[in-house]
Order: sequence, then C-alpha cells, then structure tokens
Amino acid sequence: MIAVTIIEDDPDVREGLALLIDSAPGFVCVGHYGSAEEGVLAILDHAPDVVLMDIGLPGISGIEAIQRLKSALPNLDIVVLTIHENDAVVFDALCAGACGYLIKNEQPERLLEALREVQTGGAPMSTQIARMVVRSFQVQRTSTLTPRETEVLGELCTGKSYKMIADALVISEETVRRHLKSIYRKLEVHSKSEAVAKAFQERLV
Amino acid sequence: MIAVTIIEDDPDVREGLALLIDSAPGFVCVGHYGSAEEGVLAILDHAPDVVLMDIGLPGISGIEAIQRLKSALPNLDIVVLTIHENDAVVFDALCAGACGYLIKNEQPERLLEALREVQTGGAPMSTQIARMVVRSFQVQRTSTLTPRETEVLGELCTGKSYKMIADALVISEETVRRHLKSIYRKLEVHSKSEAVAKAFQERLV
DNA sequence: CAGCGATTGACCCATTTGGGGCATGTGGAG
DNA sequence: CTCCACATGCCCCAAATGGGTCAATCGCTG
Repeated sequence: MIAVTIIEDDPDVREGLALLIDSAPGFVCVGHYGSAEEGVLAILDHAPDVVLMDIGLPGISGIEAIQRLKSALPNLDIVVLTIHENDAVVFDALCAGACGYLIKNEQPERLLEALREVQTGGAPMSTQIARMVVRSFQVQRTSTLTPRETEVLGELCTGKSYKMIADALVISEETVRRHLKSIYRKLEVHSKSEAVAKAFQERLV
Repeated sequence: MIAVTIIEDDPDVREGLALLIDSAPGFVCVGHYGSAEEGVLAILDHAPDVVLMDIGLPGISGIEAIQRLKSALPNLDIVVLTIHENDAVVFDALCAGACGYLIKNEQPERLLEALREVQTGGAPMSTQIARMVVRSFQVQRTSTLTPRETEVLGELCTGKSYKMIADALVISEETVRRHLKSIYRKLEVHSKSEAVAKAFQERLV
C-alpha cells in the first residue's frame, strides 16, 4: 500500500483526489490539507510514502513547503501537481526537492502511475515538463571567443592566476594578459571575477 | 507515420529494433546503421522524424554524432538507447541535444511509447534516468558561511568590485574586505575568481 | 555577567590585475 | 601576393586585491 498525503487548496479538487486515491487498489490517502502550514505539520507526524503538492497555495507557498519537508524528511517523495508550467516555478520546485512534476490535466490513471513510478525511484513528469527539464541542459554557447581565448577562459574559471594559466598553457604570462584583454572586450567585463561569473552563467565552460 | 532511423552497432539488436519498429502500426524504420559515420550522413539525407541512437559506438561516439546532427538539424528528435547509465554519459548526451534517454532493458511497448512521446514534444526517459536528471537540480549547499558572508559572496558572483559590493550592502569597503578574508579561509581559496568559481561549482549561489 | 561569534571598521604593504600602446610570426581568405 | 585574424610577446602605470594586525559593538549562551 502506498500512503499518500495531499496538499491542495481547492476543496473540490482535494476531495476528488482523495477519492481517486482511496478507491485505487494499492493506494491509501492518509490525509488531505488545504494549506501548507497544516499539511507540513501533519506530514511530519504521519510520514506518508508520497506527498501530492500544489504550488499556488495561500500563506506559505508549495515551494517553501517542499523545502521544509525535505530538510526534515530527506527521503520523502514529493510530487508537484499544479497548473503552473512556468520555467521559474518548475525549476524552483525541483531545486527545492520535488521528485516529480505533473500538470493538472493528466488523466487519473496517469496520476496513479506517476505515484507508483516515484515509489520505484523514478521522477514522473508531464511531457512538456520533461522537455523543459531536458532542454535546460542544452544551452548553446554562442561565443565569439577564439579557441585559444576559450581555453584561457576555461583556466580562469578554475580560479588560476595569470602565472598559473601561463604555466598550464605553456605560454608567457604576458600572452595570457593579452588574451584576457581580448576576452574582456568581447564579454564586456572588466575583471576576472566578472568574466568567471559570465562564463558560468552563459555556460561558456 | 513516424519515420525512425536507428544507429546501433550490434547487428542483432539493430535488426531486432528495425523489425519491431517496422511491424508497429504508425511507425516505419527508414534506415539502420552500424556506425555514427554512416548514420549521420544518411540522416542528413533522409531527415527522419526520430533517431534512436546508441552511445558506445566504434569510431565517432554517439555523443559526437548527436552534436553533429543537432547542429545540422536543430529540430530533429534524438532518443538515446543504451546500457550506459553513468552520470557523465547521461548529462553529456542531454547537453549534446538528446531529447530522450532510454536504458536498453525497456519493454518493446515502452520503447514505442517513448518514440510517440518524443514526437509530441516530450522527453521520454527511463525511470532511473529521470531521477538522476531531477536530482541534478537538488544540490544542497553545505556552507559554513554566515548569512552576511553568503550575501557578500552572492554579490561577488555578479562580478562586482569591493567598492560596488560595499555600496550594494551599505557597508564600508573595509568591511567587505574583512568578510572576504573570512570567506577565503572557509572556502580555502585565494582570489575573487577562485571564490566565484567555487561558489558556482558548489551551488552556493 | 563573562564569553563567543557575527558584523562592522581601520591601517599597512607586497602582488596582482586592468588598460594602454607597440611589435612579430603564421596561416588562411580574397 | 596582400590583408587580416590569431597567437605570441614586452613595457608602463594606476588601481584593485590579498593578507596581516588591531579594535568596537551587538546579541546570544552558558
């Protein structure tokens, strides 16, 4: 039996979900709450197998609730069920510790399948969410840096000084400075730390 | 009809996949190749809907092949099908442009479902892969930095100078230096760029 | 109340860095 | 053949940075 707790502010949706889960073989709904405050306290008590969590809640947000639950119960599986498919919300939820992310238009059977999936170590996501997540890895580096400059920037991003970079690339320190000047112009930055920050942000490394 | 091209070096597996796809309603296998070199050339010609790609290939690797295909045909959907579930390989493949990632023990029906899913804008992944991907967002910051120090480091990571950080936090430049000294000791670094690099790598920001 | 960590601030000094100019060799594009 | 981008190197100088020491205030803990 998979014990599920629901946090969802709309009473109709909440009841409907509870009913669905209770009537599905292999599942039991051990609690359903309309706010994160109530829900979190109850979950710390109940310790269910899975939590179905809405995001747009009154009071404490679902994201915040996920963080609190995860820091208290690191092994708890939390599946987000929401209408939000905005980038920031999705990534915030995953960073906070959600193991799955479903959009509210999924079929009931798909929802149950997702709950089973998360229990077996998976990470169920609605198709468009999965694509968003995968796409987040594919950042194309539209860099105008020359190969050598890219190499120098790479060394810079390991925290090396000019001298260390010079040794690593077997060139003079002066040449490193020369490349850096060019890199700074192209990236429109004016210091090592700014260049490193930009390199990480733009995935130039 | 979904047109599929297969790149897989084991002849038996390759033939088996081709047979599976050709005999499935709604699918047609428009080519199957034993090496990335052959396959890539053929795909640039055929322009199939989906490519099923193995990773451990002789000659050019599957990762390299994905990069080449993606740069020529950005809208091509590529699903990796492999036995490798090592972190680096998975993330390299996704970064290179794969839209899906399946482990070779999936049921035939699940494979077909994945091909349909990727066509409808999804990103089919085997359960353990999906979990790896989601987990990659959840990096806990085991930082020993004080709140104020974290704040200073945050500003540093935007590329600011001491003076700019001082202005931003409304403290003296000297105090910024004081905090930085403490941060450097704790992170065991000796320069701004090294601190920024470490902050990004350890997700302290 | 004594002590401690966090935060704030200051001064000194050696190095590093950023920005400027100048110059050479090499390989590929036109 | 000429031009240009790329990589290499050097000099100068002002500003920023790293590392050291010293000290005051605040809030919490024992």
